[in-house]
This record gives sequence, structure tokens and C-alpha cells, in this order.
Amino acid sequence: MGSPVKRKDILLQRRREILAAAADLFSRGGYHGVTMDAIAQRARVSKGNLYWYFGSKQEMFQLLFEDIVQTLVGPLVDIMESEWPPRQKLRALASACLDAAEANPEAVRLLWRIAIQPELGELLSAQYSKRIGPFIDYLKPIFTALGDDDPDATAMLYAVSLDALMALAVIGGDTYDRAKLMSVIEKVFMNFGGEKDDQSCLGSSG
Amino acid sequence: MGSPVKRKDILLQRRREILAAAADLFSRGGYHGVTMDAIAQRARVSKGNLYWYFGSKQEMFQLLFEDIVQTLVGPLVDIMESEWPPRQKLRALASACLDAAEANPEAVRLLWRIAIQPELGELLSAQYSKRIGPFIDYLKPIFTALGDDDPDATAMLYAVSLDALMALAVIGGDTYDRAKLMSVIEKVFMNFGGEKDDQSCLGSSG
DNA sequence: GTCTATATTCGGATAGAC
DNA sequence: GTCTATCCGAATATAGAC
Repeated sequence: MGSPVKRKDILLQRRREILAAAADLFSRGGYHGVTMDAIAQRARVSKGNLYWYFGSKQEMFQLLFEDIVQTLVGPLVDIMESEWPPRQKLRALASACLDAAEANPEAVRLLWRIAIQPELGELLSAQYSKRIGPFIDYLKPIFTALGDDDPDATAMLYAVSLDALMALAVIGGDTYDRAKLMSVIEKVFMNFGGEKDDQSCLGSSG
Repeated sequence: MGSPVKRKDILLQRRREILAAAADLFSRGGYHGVTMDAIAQRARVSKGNLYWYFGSKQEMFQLLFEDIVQTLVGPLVDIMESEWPPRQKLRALASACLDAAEANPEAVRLLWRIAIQPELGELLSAQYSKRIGPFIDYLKPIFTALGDDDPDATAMLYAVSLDALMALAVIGGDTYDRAKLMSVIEKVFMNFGGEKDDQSCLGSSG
């Protein structure tokens, strides 16, 4: 019969299920647009039971947000720490962003939403801002290496464009054409007269 | 004493004041995140009085949204209808977007928010989508004229980047450097080997 | 652990005096 | 036109049985 380990697994599993339901709903309705009733219904548990797993609606939302940031920026970290040549890094970053966006549209929705306006005070958006700054700093030397004469501005535009492309991946519908976008990004952001340093090797998607 | 005309003006003026208060609040909190109490307080009228001017919270929100779309896309129309050469048009469009974003941060917040997820059914976001498609179509021949060999994708990326830059103008803080951004846009989006067609003549801001 | 009440506050909207 | 008072449904959270 169920060992205590297994029991704990089931417990954590339920927690995850509830959080998944909440993630889906929050990403569409935002914090205020979603009721505990709705979450309970979607997760197939009673509303009272929700409060056995989580202390409050707010706690759920914050846990969720941390998960989401992790989900979206996690894949980027590996690339950033790699030793690849500049163009390949830029390509891989863009590709990873689109992968993440296609795989987690709710995460993108929620992240953008919180970026554009914190729903729970400033703490969440601060967490986001803390990421984008270093990311831009990381991009600067890459564009320098590509021969760009104003890497700061290009890095800014690149970072922001990636965010926007993730949004497009989620809401673009027919407008969104991944392959075309990848090639335009390459053409537009990686032609500063610097020498070519590599050939493509990424770009697959789900 | 007050002519009937003047009275009506005062009435409309109050209406505008209330809407302005509502715009500010809605742009931060979204539809569900703002209470009629809060709007009343900010507009310095009683909550009951709000309902003399507007039928419901929802009506206020919808009116507001139409205003906002108008505010943001209005300036673009003039440029789109002009007979300027391609580069100048692109420059002017970007500049106008940044102007509009700097002058109406609440509008940008609200527009992005609704774009990323409709709060009141699909009708509002549909209204937005209806704008972006034609805008991209409008951009295509411009990039063709510039010698771009994939104008569709470039147009898509350009449109999306402008949206992102408006967001950056609102939430970027120190990160946002308008002058630099304008020059990067020019470098990045207007160098396809086509001949130069003009010199700058725009770029002022508030 | 999971459920069914239920307490309680909040928020949109209305009534009606002035 | 503007206010105060109030109705009433909805939503967060708790209590307590099983």
C-alpha cells in the first residue's frame, strides 16, 4: 500500500494541478478577473479545499508568477552561458523565446500583463524589471562584436522586439509566421558589416 | 448669466473629467481591478452621480477604449495618407508612435492589456486586431520600395516593434532613450541596399 | 483531505431627498 | 445635477462535519 513518499507525491501532484488550473485562468482574466470559485471548478476540487492547499488567492498568484518567470527565462540562461559565436546566440535566443511563447501562451499573457501594469503592487513587476536590465547588458557586447556602432540601442530594441514577438506568437493568429520572422530578425539585426561567424544550427519548434 | 450653450459645455466637461479619471485608473488596474468607488473618489464626485453621467461601468470602459484607439492611431492616419517617400514615412510613423505613447501612457497600458487579453469578451480586442492587419498591409509596399526582399515579414516585425517601443516608452524608465531608439530603428529597418530617398525632417517630441 | 455551509466584506447599481 | 443611504449579488475566506 501507499508508502508515505507516494502520499506526498500525490499531494504535490494535486498542488500542481490546482496551480495549473489557476495559471490558465489567471492568464486570461488577470488577478481580479478570476474567482476562487472558478479555480475550484476548473481544478475539480471544492472551494474550501483550495484553502487547504494555499493560504490565499494572493499566495497562489505569486507562486504562479515565479513559476512563469522561471518557465520563460530558464531556457534563455543556458544559451546566455554558452560559448557560441554572436550570431548563433542571437538566433538561439530568438528561437528559444518563440519556443517558450508557443509552448506557454498563458505565461506570456501573464508576464506582459504584469509588465504593463502590476496587479499586486510593485513587487511582481520589479521582479520582471530586474531581469530585463541584465539581459540588455548581456546583449550589448554581442552587438559590438557584430560591428554595430550603437550596441546599447540595438540591444534595447532587440530585447524589446523579442518580448513583442512572444506576444505576437500568442495573439497573432494568422499574422504570426515563425519561419519568416526568424529570417527577418536575422536580416535586420545581424547585418552590421561584421564578418559572418557561423552558419545556422537552430530553429526547430514544437 | 450662463447661456444654455455654456451649460452644455460644463456638462460635457464634467463627463470628460470623469472619463479622464477612469482612464487613468483602468489603465493601471484593468476593468476588474477598478471600482466605481475609486473612480468617483478620483473624479471628485459621488458614486451615485457617476450613474447620472454614465449608464454603467461597462459603458464607461467601452467609451474609453474607443477614445484611446482614436488617440493612438489618429496621428498615424495623417502620415499614412501623405505622399512622402518611404523612409520618411517609416520615420514619421515611429516618431508619432513614440509621441503618442509619451503623451498617453494610460492609453498604451490599456491597449496592450486589451490586446493581450480581452477583459470584456472579444469585441474590444477584435476592434484592435482590425487595425493592425491593415497597418501591416500598408507597410508592405513601403519595404518593397526600400529594396527589401521579404517585405511581409519585415512589415510584421516593424509593426510589432513599434507596439513594443510604445510599451517601453511607458514602462522603460531609464532604459528608454528615444533619440537612440529612433536612430537604431532607422539603421535596422531602413537599410536594404535601396537608394536613399530623403533626409530627416521629423523627430521632435514633447 | 475533502466537502457543505456560512460569515463577512465588497462592489455595482438604484432610490430618493435636496 | 449632486448627494446620502441602501439594496443585493458576488467573492474571499472560515467553520466544522465526515
